[in-house]
Amino acid sequence: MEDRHKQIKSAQLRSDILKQLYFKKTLLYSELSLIYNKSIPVINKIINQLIKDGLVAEVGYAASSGGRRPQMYSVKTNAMYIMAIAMDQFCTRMMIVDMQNNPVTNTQLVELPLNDNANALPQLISCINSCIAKSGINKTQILGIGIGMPGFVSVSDGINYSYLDAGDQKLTHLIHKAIGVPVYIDNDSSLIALAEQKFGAAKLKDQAMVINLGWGIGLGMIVNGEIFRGSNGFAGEFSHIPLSEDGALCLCGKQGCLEAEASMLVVTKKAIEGIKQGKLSSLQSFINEPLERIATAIFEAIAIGDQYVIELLSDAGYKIGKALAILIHIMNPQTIVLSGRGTKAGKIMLAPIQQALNKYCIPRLAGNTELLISTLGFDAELLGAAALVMEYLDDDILNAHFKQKQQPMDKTSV
Amino acid sequence: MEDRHKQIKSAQLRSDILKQLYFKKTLLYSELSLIYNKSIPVINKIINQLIKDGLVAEVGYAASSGGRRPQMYSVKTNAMYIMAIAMDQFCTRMMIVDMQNNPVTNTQLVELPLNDNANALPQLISCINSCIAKSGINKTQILGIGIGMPGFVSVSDGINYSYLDAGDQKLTHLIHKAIGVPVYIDNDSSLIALAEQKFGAAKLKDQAMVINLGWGIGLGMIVNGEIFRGSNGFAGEFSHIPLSEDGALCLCGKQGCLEAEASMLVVTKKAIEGIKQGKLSSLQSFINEPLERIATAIFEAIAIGDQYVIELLSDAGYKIGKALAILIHIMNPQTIVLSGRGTKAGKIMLAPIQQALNKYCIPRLAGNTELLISTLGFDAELLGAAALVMEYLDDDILNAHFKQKQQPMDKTSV
DNA sequence: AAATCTTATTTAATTTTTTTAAAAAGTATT
DNA sequence: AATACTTTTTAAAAAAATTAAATAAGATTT
Repeated sequence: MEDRHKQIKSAQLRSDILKQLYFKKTLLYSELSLIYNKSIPVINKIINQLIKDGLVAEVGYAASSGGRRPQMYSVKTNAMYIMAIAMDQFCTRMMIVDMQNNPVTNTQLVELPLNDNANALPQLISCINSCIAKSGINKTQILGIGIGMPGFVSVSDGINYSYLDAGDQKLTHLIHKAIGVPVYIDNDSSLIALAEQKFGAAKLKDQAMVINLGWGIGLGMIVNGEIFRGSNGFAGEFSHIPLSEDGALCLCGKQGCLEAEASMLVVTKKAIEGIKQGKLSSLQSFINEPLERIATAIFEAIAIGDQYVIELLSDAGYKIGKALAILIHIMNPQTIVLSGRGTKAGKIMLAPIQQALNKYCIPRLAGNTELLISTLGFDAELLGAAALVMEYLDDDILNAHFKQKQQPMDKTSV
Repeated sequence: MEDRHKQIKSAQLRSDILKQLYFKKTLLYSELSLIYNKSIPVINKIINQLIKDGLVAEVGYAASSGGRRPQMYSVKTNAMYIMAIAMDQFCTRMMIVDMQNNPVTNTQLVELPLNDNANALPQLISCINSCIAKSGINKTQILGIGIGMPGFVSVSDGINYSYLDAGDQKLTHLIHKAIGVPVYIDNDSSLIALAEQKFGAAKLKDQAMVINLGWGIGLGMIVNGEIFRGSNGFAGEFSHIPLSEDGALCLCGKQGCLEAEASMLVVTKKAIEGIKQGKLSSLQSFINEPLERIATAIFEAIAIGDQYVIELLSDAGYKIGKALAILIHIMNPQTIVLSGRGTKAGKIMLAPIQQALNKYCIPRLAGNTELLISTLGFDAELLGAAALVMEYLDDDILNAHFKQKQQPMDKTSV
């Protein structure tokens, strides 16, 4: 039971206001005053302190309806930097962003298979190091490294139970020690959900389910305005719910999992098989290429309206829709967002998903849930990884970087 | 997004401390100080005020490991009363309890079918009135009426969209006006979950799923230590998730709903049918009785180990287990509690449910979830209804009943 | 049983925090 | 340019909470 009633003291509002500015881009005194239920002078004091520390800047004036125009405040772009990393089963992307989420490096793409790869962790570490080196940014200027990864990730423990085994250490600690910058990890789908909630299609939504259409089918849950992780951090294991009694065999060992029936990986494999058996498709020339290429080819096929690919995706969509019907019955979300690298495929799936919802959902529930397409697409996970670092920001971390200048004593003697 | 950061001022702690005392039975200064992060003098002040108002009493001393023994405090038993009402499709139970949940009336049982019964609402109101009259308690002494009912209930709107149509008024307002006492309604399964969380098997659990084994199969969700209701108040519609493609036809019009395969109602009907076709069972002599009697007979059959009944329940249990596997994958709960009037049947179902979980759940998830039997049983909904009233208690309501005595002014002139 | 040690509660004083009020600064309208 | 209005800053006042000290009362030791 959540019994501990914490009281936010304004002295501990510094980091919170900074977060607020990061997520909302720009804010006024009056808005901050409303958000925190504090009087303007209290906000004024903190903002002035943040400006003195070089963290926040005035960025012009907002409109006024007659009267002095209010100052807008933002985090200073180059006050600090964040490293964002998005991993999937085969590939890892990373970049460094400033305090307004502008990339300050290119997105580095590394082939880094996670499965049965004892070398994955050292490889990841060396990539991070070289990316930072190339950027020319001092490590002390980096607030943290946020990493999204597939698998059973416990955020609170800093451990991934599926990949990147760190022995008896915490994965976060190990990388932190190796790089010298704090590390935060999370499940890829949760980060996509975080990104959609903060910057994307689920913005300002309190109850949203974000489907990560990647090689698998992930689920990131926004519950009561926050990422929901369940009691062990494993909530949202959507892809392995038992859907059909005698379905395809899944990698997890069970039968009839959603993932085994409708994931991008399965669609891709079906496409290859179908083409080999004579189906006509624009994919034909790609069937011997690596998966990563085929995925791109599928998106291109969608763009030109390839009938066979659309047929396969529709079929997958209908199955996802049936699973979403279950999800809606349990969670009664306001919004479902189709996101992740497969966002483009999601557009094709919208209709069959809606069809399945109509069939399998009680109308009162289906009617109350909107089905949206990500506005962030493939970038969602990276944005989420950056947001993760900011989510964890607190006054201790902030003070470690920006010591509040000691006020000169008024009393002449101690 | 939950942005409003509320600060608890000690002046507004009165009702909260009273709630705390109601739910925890008895507390010490030191415990309250920890719960609210307030110093002892602050707690001391509020408790003294509550004692002066006649709401709280000292109830002896706790043990000490050397030193003065601390005072224990409780809500005064007869400070106020709560009316608790539990409705199901066919029957309604009601009672009045004091501030320590002791019944001060017998449990009144009324036959009150909800389906196609335009008279249900007036009937309910007259029952409530006569129950209060019989109790001899003054209406001003009743803090509120908590009602659990099946159907699509919106707690925040005070409306039941399935039964007890109140026209263009809110159901809660209508009853409030008719009786003259504030009314709070909730879904039956949510109230059972509330009861289990506050007083039962899910006590102190932050993530718990409570299955309401009634005539249907309900779900009350405890998420992050609080009852979860989703965006429209309809979360936990567990009984109508699509389980099998070609299952039995459900009352909701769809096929293969969990409820249509495994609810008590279905088990009962199957039992009647089976016996008619020659199955041997202790139920034989009951098959022409009303449902309410048959339910009792089934519980008796369980007690004497009736093989046919146990077989039917095992079968239902396995199906419930499969549905629970889905729930565990999505929510990753710490605890699942089988509760409601069918708690006794739940005991028989434990084994087949666990079996289904082992088959359909990823081991890491199933292994982290404990499966428990309610400790409250048939009383859960009534207890939850009472708890609901207390959950809604705030300083405004409290002050309406117990005006804080005006402190005599120190200044002689204004 | 007296002395000593612990722990609890109450009271008073101090400190911290927050708000209110007033002044100053800046815009828009007339 | 004068007026009306809004925002920001500063200063003063009020409110709230904590600390510290004093008192109370039970437990332990001698």
